[in-house]
Amino acid sequence: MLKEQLQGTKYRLTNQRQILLEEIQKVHTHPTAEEVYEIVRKRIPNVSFATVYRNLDFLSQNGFIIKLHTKDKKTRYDGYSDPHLHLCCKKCGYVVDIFDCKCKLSASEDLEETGFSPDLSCLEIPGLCKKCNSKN
Amino acid sequence: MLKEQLQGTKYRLTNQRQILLEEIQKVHTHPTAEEVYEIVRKRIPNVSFATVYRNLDFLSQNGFIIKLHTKDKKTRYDGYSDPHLHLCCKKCGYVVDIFDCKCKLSASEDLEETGFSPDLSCLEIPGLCKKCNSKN
DNA sequence: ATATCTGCAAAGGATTTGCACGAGT
DNA sequence: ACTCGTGCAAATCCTTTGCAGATAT
Repeated sequence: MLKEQLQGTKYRLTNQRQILLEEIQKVHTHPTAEEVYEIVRKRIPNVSFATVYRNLDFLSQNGFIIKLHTKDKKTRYDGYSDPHLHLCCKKCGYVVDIFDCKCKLSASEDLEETGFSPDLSCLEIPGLCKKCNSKN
Repeated sequence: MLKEQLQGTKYRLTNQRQILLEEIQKVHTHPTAEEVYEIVRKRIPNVSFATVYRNLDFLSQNGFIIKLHTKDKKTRYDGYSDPHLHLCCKKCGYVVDIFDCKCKLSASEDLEETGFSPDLSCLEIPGLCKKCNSKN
């Protein structure tokens, strides 16, 4: 899959790139860069953080994975690139995928005036997850 | 206003705290911590970054201001604490306030199952601002 | 062959923290 | 008086970058 996509481009199919994509597509935990690093290290023991970051950027810029900017400072990554929504816990950073949920903005004059074009396909919905909710 | 709110608590009304809130409520630009620092420095020349960060945290935790987690790495702050939505440009980090716009989630089985309670009052809607939009 | 990619280590930027002094209640 | 808050500097955390060698096409 990655191989075909890179055909004819100047980009190369390296072992690191291939394995990183495979692994991030396996998990459904929206891992941070560090977590991805730990996973990939099991297959490529001397992989570097730089390579992980560079390839996470590369893969997200080319639509293979999704970058998530949750409330905790760390960027998280989602290997499932089909458009879907994310519920992001404000307290613990936990992220849940939602596939059959639609979000509608009731357009208003204000919105039109701003000239802003919203992209609801990658919306991150804040809230509290089950665990954090029950702690209050 | 701040004075009354702090009455009876262990927290104190310092000059820095007061001025910081005043200044952030004056501007409508969703400034970063650094921008707040520059603004406040005009009135308190030797104010420190630590104080700015500590008070921004303090004020947001106590509901006086809102913390925004935009796509650029810097946290931004909004002195207008009444609930409203934010349009956040994915390219340049520019933020627009929207007051009369409502966002509705069409609830689904999936959502209920997660036990997640969404908070749409502080939603940050990604998209492209007027400027960045026209550049494409 | 040659441009891209990697690993390493060092740099970078934003934010936090320890500490001694200063200030609000 | 007694905490809480401040300023300073150093530390921390996440991420990016420069460079020389390795690798895919």
